[in-house]
Amino acid sequence: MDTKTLCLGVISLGAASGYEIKKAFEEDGLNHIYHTSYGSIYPALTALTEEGLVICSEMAQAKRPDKKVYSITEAGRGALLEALSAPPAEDKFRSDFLFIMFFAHLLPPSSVAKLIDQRIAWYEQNLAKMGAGGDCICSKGDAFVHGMGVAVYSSALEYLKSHRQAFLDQLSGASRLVAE
Amino acid sequence: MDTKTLCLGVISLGAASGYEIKKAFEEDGLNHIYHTSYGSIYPALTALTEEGLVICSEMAQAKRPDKKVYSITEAGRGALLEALSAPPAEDKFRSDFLFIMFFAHLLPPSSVAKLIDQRIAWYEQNLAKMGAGGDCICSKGDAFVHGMGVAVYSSALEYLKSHRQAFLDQLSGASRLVAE
DNA sequence: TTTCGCATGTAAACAGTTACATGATTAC
DNA sequence: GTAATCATGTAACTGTTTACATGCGAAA
Repeated sequence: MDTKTLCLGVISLGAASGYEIKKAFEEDGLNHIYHTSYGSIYPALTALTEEGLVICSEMAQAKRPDKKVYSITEAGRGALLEALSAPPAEDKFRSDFLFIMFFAHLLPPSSVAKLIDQRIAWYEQNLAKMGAGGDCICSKGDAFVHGMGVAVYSSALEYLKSHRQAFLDQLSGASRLVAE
Repeated sequence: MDTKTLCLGVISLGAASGYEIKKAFEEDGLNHIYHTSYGSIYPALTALTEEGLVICSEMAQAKRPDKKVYSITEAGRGALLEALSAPPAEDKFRSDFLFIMFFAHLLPPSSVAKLIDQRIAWYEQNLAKMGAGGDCICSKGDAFVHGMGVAVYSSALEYLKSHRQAFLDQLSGASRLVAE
């Protein structure tokens, strides 16, 4: 998915500015499926406007910088539908954490323990946020995707918690007592 | 992690050619944590050689193209350790599938069903491969990372299986006009 | 006989992130 | 007074993918 389609999708749920689109990929339901930066969003919005897929209404705000709010056009809805109908590309995943774990035998066990603990804390924080934080963007897929995210993060967290000690023991080499 | 570090890591487990490194990121234990292409691997190997982090021994092969086998140097091990010791960057995940599901209300439910079924099949195939196929690269982290991959994929698969029908019902319930 | 696997490499095209540039308001 | 939030945008840099270029051997 290119940034243009990502923006088009968000705008299809309601008029939004570049700034708000970025937030949707940081805070709202989209944060664990894609991410973008201003450097790609703003040029994408310009291109979408030129192609007639969105229209921009400038909004002067008192006590705030001007805001450019983009709304989707009929042509835009068509383009979005077309993009969503294409066979999806494979998921792209890259994890420094997992790569480091793969080579954990090269690091001092204390460092490995610290990394795992940080990761456990990260999952706990994220799950808390996902559970509590309102599913604000309103699309039916939102809950489905959100639920899948929670399921996956939970199992990752469980795995780390339950395998942490055994892994660390194994790395320390010696056959100390293994908790059963 | 840049491609140089990825290559260095693989080579640290045993001498390898560019071709073999690529395979490690496709088939072996690394396939679900990072990926690379020849276009980034070969230049990285050249750079690593110039920096003295690996050494290259050319191997003429009968009935096969020549092979360049790279081995890690002491300096290379140092550089790898340093790279692994840096605080890991956040995981980068991007999923066309999840993005499309987020906007599932725009598509005919039959298309959504097909996508979910394909995804279920994909997880099943991958899990079968991961369960059966030997974890051939031998590092202690291998089993740990592999196990986490299996846990996460399994929960994703379970989620899709158990929520598929309810999601589809929900979609066709409210958007009958879209579905012909 | 066509495709697949082995095997290396380059160049151009494309995409994405980071840093820069600007600046007001509000909350601590 | 300092940081955070709001708000837009460009340019340089970095990194990745794709296509190209080459070519043999083995299996289907």
